Amino acid sequence: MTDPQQVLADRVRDALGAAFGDDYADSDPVIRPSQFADYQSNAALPLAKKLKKRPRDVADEIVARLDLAGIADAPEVSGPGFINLTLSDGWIADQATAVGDDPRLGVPAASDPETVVIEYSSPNIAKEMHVGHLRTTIVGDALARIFEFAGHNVIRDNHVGDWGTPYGMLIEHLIDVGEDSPDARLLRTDPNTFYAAARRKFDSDPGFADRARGRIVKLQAGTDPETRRLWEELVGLSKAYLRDIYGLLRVTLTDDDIRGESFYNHMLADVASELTDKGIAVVSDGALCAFPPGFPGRDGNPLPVIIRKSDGGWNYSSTDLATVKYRVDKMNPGRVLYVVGSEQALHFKMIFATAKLAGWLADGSRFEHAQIGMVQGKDGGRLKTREGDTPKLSALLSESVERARAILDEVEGLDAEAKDAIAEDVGIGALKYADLSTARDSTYTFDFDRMITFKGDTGPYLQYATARIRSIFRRAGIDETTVTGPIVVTEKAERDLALKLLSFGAAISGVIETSEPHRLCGYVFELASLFTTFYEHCPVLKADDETRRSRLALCAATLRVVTGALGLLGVPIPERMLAPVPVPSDSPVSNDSNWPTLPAGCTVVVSAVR
RNA sequence: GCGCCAGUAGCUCAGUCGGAUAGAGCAGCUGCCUUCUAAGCAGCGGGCCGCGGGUUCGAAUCCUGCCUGGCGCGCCA
Repeated sequence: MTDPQQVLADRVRDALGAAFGDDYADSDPVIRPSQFADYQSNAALPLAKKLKKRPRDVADEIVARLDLAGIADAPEVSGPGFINLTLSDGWIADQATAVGDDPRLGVPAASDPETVVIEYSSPNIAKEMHVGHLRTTIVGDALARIFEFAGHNVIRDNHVGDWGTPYGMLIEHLIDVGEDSPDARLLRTDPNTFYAAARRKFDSDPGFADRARGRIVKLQAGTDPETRRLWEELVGLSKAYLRDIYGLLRVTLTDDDIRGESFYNHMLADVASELTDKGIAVVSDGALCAFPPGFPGRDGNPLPVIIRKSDGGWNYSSTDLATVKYRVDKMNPGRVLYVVGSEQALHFKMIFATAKLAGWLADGSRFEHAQIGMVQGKDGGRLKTREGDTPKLSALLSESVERARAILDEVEGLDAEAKDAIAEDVGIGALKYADLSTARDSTYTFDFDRMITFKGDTGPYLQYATARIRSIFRRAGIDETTVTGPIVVTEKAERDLALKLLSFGAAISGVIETSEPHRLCGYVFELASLFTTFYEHCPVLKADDETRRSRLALCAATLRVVTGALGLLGVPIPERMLAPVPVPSDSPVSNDSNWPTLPAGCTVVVSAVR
């Protein structure tokens, strides 16, 4: 156990028990980071009322029983009853040494490992992905990696949309234009244009719309081999596209993780009859519906979960219900995370409520909607597509890499090939970190300039920090993987850095509790910032032998934690980066001019995030 | 109309079941490259935490009313 907050909490809890009896031995020691010490305990203030004593007296009694031998200096009571806790330099140094030498970097493996199903990415594969899919893909992938590292059995689940009305449109349109027509070839070169044409017809031609809906019913019924053949053709193309995008993004999803809506088709009839038999589903306006209590609609009447449409077709509620049942029956999950857009919050609440009525949700299993916030335009409004000018995700990725490459042009000392490789890591890393570092459920303003800047709290800053550490070892001719402690702390910068190394595990468990990867981003940015401060103030290679050894060990431990954290976030890490040559301030050339940008007024659709 | 979420520095955002003087990054201003990578570091300026009530030793945080914005509300996902 290296997390200072935990270690101190245990000690203070012991003191509480010793001072006030067993009733208080498990009360919250309220350890928090402090601006006046390393940590502080705020336990005395709320306890004072219960004990009918003055807060300062309570604090004094806690301090009197508080055994911090070997861990911290003498605690001090200050203010109305805060207990300031300052860790000893020796303890910090020893613990930091242990973190650096530990293959798990001080992160304990879960004591209660469980199966965690993580549904993420889940694009509608009738069309190409867009920026809205980027967030759920990247956040979900980071969660999958982090849960796995924490010792859980992660099942990645890419719940792609391959079974809904859009496929009816595509198949019908494909039949209209002819499989060997030039239009059909668009499916390989420019699928969005093909989709847009089908969509236009669907919206403007009621006859076509009816045929498309009829086509999807035919597909779902499974009675028409020709429909099935065309569908498989289309899905095959989509899967190839997904492989390319996931590869570019360095996302861990594979074909094996795809369990799209079609996967549950064979269960839908049984789900419908089971819900009917249990009296949960009834026919209303021709559709089979469940009405879980607590969800009034516009008119005050209960809102339906439509299980089967009046035309006999199935929809997303049908498949989502079947999916719940399938996961419970086949996977026995302790937890299921739906990394899906927040606009579907009501839908999932109603699905979970219906599943609960059906008795499918075991008491222990937690089904959670890990909401992903909307993507907005700079004007604050919801982004709508204007026909044709939706920037493709692939274009977004290449622009990010191009921007990184443009900055690397300013760098001396690397050949073009090396720059190309680094630009890919930097461009993709910048994009991913930008999506990961803000709270996943906050509304997000799409702004390329901010997303692909390389200053401050960004992916490239963190990558750069690792490159600088590696550079030290390269200069010294030392293999950093062989460096071990002991670490000794003398300077403040060393102490601050070593102390931060100890809470990697706390950052991880914070992500596990909340399914919010941005907490890990915050931690690793703080760690990297403390490293650069140390780097500026504490020479490593020129220090005397003993200090040099300690500082090399501190560098190695930091490198392991930062690269470990970035790995868990899915941010790629180049081995080397060099700084751009500074441009004199009187030069007419600016470092950030002449970059390619999206066409002005370009808008994107995010309505179908799933 | 009802429901959910949000409103924190000029901009983009953090803020760990209520805790001391509200934090970062960007942008602005000052310094720092014959010394391990300046995509960096050190520093400065910048806030009635949407508004009004309430709860209490203590509120950005909890409750309540209002204002503003986003999203959702029967056969799309």
